[in-house]
Amino acid sequence: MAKREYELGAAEFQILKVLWDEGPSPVRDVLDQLHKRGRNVAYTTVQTLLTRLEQKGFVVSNKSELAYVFRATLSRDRVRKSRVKSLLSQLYDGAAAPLVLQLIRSERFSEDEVRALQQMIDELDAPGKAQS
Amino acid sequence: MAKREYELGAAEFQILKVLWDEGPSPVRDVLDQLHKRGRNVAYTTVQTLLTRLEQKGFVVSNKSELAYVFRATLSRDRVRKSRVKSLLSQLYDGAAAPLVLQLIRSERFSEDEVRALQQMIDELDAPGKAQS
DNA sequence: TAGCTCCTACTACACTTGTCGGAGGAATCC
DNA sequence: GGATTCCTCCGACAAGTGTAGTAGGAGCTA
Repeated sequence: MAKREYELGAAEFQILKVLWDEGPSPVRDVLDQLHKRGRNVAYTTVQTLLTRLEQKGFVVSNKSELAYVFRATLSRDRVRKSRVKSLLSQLYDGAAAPLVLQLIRSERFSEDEVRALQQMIDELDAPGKAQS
Repeated sequence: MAKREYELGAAEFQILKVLWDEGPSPVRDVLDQLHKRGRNVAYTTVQTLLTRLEQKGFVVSNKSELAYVFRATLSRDRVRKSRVKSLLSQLYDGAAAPLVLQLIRSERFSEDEVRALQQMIDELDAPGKAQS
């Protein structure tokens, strides 16, 4: 298998999410957050995961007073885009429309969301500025 | 880590895709398809993968004349839904709207697609008696 | 019948991922 | 100053995943 762009396991990914939510944190804080989120792992497990993420370049660490503080180098947005792209290419032949349709069909939207969607789509419809 | 719903590796997944595209096939045909798709693996590799998929219940096999013929038990659609659900919960707090917005913002749509989207969203807007 | 070719059944092996434990240093508590 | 508490560094290990080789049977082929 060729390397995929972001090769993250589920546990590694969850660590990243903590860093996104909480900002740069030392092992201890990440651990506490994971516990709060119902994932009961050992301190050293988190440490190992963070180390691996660092080796892969997905986080960097900085020695502060007491302990190393880890920071995510990938933004959540970047990962979102990458994941969506990969989902599209793997399961939708790269075409976004079927996915959008599926989402609209199977998910519920609030009125505000519907309005926002309408507006965006109307703008798609009228590209330049004056609708042709 | 708790088991995810569909625990498929990338290579296993590609096998499934061949079965979806080509219908039930013996090892040999799957292999040929993979080669056509640029994945040069050995016959026995495909065989192993199919066997594992069968153990996991994602394909079933039937002895035919010459060789076992493997058929996917999961539909592409089912996997799509599951994958989308997991993407939403992992990266979008389970909310579909932000993903839809992102897709609309970053992908290109044909006029027909835009019209279809408009229509679907307009229907959402007027939930007269349809759906719900 | 000896040789190909194709199929199945096993076995193997390296690498990744999730999980920790222990050793040993620094700071803190009494 | 000895015990306790953290932290870091290493090593380990089981399961899962990707990849493939080998053995042995069945059928065609010259």
